Amino acid sequence: MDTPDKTHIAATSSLAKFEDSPVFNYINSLSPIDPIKFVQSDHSFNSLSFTSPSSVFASPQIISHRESRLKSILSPDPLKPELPLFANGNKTSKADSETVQVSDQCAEQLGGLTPRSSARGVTAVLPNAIKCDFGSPASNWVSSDLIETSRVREGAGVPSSFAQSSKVNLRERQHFKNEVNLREISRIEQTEEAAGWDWVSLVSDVDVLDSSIIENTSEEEQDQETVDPGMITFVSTVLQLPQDNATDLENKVSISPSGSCKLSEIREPVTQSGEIGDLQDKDQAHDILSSSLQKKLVVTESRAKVDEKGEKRGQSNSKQHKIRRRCLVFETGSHKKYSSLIPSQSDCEVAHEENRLVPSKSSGHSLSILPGVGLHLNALAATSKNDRFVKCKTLASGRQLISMQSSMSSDSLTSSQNILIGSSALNSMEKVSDPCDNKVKIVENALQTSVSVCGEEDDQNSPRKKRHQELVGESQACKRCNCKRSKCLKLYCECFAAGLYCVEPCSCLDCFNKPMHEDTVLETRRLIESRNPLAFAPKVIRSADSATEFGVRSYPSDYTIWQRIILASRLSQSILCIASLLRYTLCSFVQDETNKTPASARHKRGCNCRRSSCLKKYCECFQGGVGCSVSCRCEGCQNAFGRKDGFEETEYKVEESEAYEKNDLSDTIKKDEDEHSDVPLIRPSIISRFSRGKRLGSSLLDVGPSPMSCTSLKPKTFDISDQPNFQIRLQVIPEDETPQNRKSNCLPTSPNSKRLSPPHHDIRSSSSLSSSTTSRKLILRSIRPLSSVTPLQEQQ
DNA sequence: GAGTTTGAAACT
DNA sequence: CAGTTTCAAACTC
Repeated sequence: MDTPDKTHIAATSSLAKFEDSPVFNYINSLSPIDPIKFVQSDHSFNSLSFTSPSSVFASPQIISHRESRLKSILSPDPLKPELPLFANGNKTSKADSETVQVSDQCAEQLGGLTPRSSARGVTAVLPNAIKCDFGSPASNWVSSDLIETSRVREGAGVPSSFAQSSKVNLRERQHFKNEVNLREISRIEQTEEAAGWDWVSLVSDVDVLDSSIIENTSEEEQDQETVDPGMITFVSTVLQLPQDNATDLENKVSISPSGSCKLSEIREPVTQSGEIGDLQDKDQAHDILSSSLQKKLVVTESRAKVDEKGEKRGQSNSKQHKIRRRCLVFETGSHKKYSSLIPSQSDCEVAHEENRLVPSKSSGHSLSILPGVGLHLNALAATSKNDRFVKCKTLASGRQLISMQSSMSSDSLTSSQNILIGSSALNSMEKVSDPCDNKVKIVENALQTSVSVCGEEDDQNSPRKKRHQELVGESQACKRCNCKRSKCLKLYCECFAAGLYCVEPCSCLDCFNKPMHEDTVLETRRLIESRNPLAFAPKVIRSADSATEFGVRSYPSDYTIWQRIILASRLSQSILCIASLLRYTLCSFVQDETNKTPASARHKRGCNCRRSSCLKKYCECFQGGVGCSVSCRCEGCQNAFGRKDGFEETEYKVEESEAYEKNDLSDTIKKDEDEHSDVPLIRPSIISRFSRGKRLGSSLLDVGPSPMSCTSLKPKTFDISDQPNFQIRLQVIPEDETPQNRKSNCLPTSPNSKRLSPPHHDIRSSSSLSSSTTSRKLILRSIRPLSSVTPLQEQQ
């Protein structure tokens, strides 16, 4: 095989002869074309000739890369770069020729190596030669091609005039550069021997040169050599890493546990350049991340990791890795079909291990990332037969689920709603574990199931505790339904309402609430949400949760109602939320005014109990372990967790009640209240002003036998709100009110309209009513004005 | 386990 | 929006 040099020399020698001829000189003097042009052609030719030896072994990728580089470096106008290049080439012709010779030697030495290695060898030599010559990236590449040109010219003995003029200085510089070249070459050879052609040192040199082009080229080649091709493709294409961000790439590689020594060594130049602190990370990455799967995932996370670089030095490395690993697992799972709804098993396992109750911390990490609790938290139930496992997954990955759910939903409203739900739900979950709050248990929707199973600090006497124990005994069964006709696609179904797929323990018939009917489930859910955006929201929310849900912080207790409304309106983010927001604001105000106890959880909508006295699980408030609130329309509320009016139980005037007679708890309350039968009854009737939409706009007074008073045990109250200082309230207590009498006395009511507005009376009529109603006892009591009520009255 | 009660959800 | 019906859980026996 003819060496390119021979061919090249032969060709160039003929050209040199032609150049020597007088005809050529004459033409040269006449032609507007500068002789450089000849050099240019020569250059091109020689460039090809020069690269041919390496190209024998080099991969096409490298060749094309180099050529493209050369083209990009050279100006589009072939003439412009030629002058400096030509000049430089002449100045350094001798050095270059020597460099090329060495380079050729290297190539020859590499001939026994794999083609790739030889290719690298050529690539490696170039920067060094360049470094000695010009130290600029552009000149690097050009010079390597000009080397051959210079050598040809020398051999031809026809130096250009320009080169002749600087021949003396050139020789001095050449001498120096030759030495440097030799040193560099010897370094390369030493490096080859020491590291088995570890190109790290070369990269280091390049870094010192601050030669971006060479840097990129070298790194790419190194990455291709040391990292598996899929990985580098992954990095470059998927991540679309900026090419100029060489540090990022190197960090990625070094963090990766691909683990080869070369990867670590690759990092060294960068470390030497000033990033010393990451060596520990590298080591730990090797320790923690071992599988190939993790390796690639780590690459995907590397960008975020690099971003964290500034912070991570001050943090616990192990913690970081743990978090990353979890996130990575999320990513892996997200590619599965149900991954959008179902958390990956490993993720759940992690969460399960770390915190069974979705602990604040684990949730805290993800909370910022994936807020939300959404559809079918137990979606994994379809794939897992372990109920217990499902439960914990449900809690652990609710945010992930919701996030995916949101992305799935084209309805932005639904998405945002999910997020809201999730945030509040998470808050609830976190608060369940609050040891300080052992009375109020937020057991709601998915949380309800999970909490009841995974551990609930409930009163030992409470029915819920019994239920909890039962559930635990039943291998911690999940929420189960028994739907017969709803196909588990309505809110009747507890599973569906809780965002859970029905699972094995369910006894439902014709159940569609299964992953196989995912589309149906989603569509149904969307329809329901279209009717009621909060349909899947937690039914029980705490005050803080409410604030979170509505995007409002808890109001300072001394805020007036208007201050709260203004604040809420400022903070509201969507019109949709305004209604709920306003309601929350009002309720929060009322609750603050009427129930100074710590704002415990409240039912979202309130209950509507009539016969259970809110003492049985028919009552959603009671079931949720929360007291009734002003939102409730219940009658005869005796909720052990807190009555609607927020009164102390000891102040409550107990009337005979069928419900009480049937309930032990009621008996207890009755007994307790009988002792206080003489206590005058006071009701902060401000409740009535805000408790219900209707009432809000109705009379300020609740006078006389309202439907409520007729059918419930609650004494009706009416306030003389327009009286100065709002200090006197009247309460009508039916003396002879038995359930029968109550019914006979009450105004017509409908089952759902227990809040039918009573006859509107003004203050005067109220007094007349009081006086005329002989069977009733008016109890007047002077009460201490509520501090923030007065401003309210004034404002209104 | 069957029947009843209850109240939320859905429907009109 | 009110009234009614449907539904399934809770409850009782």
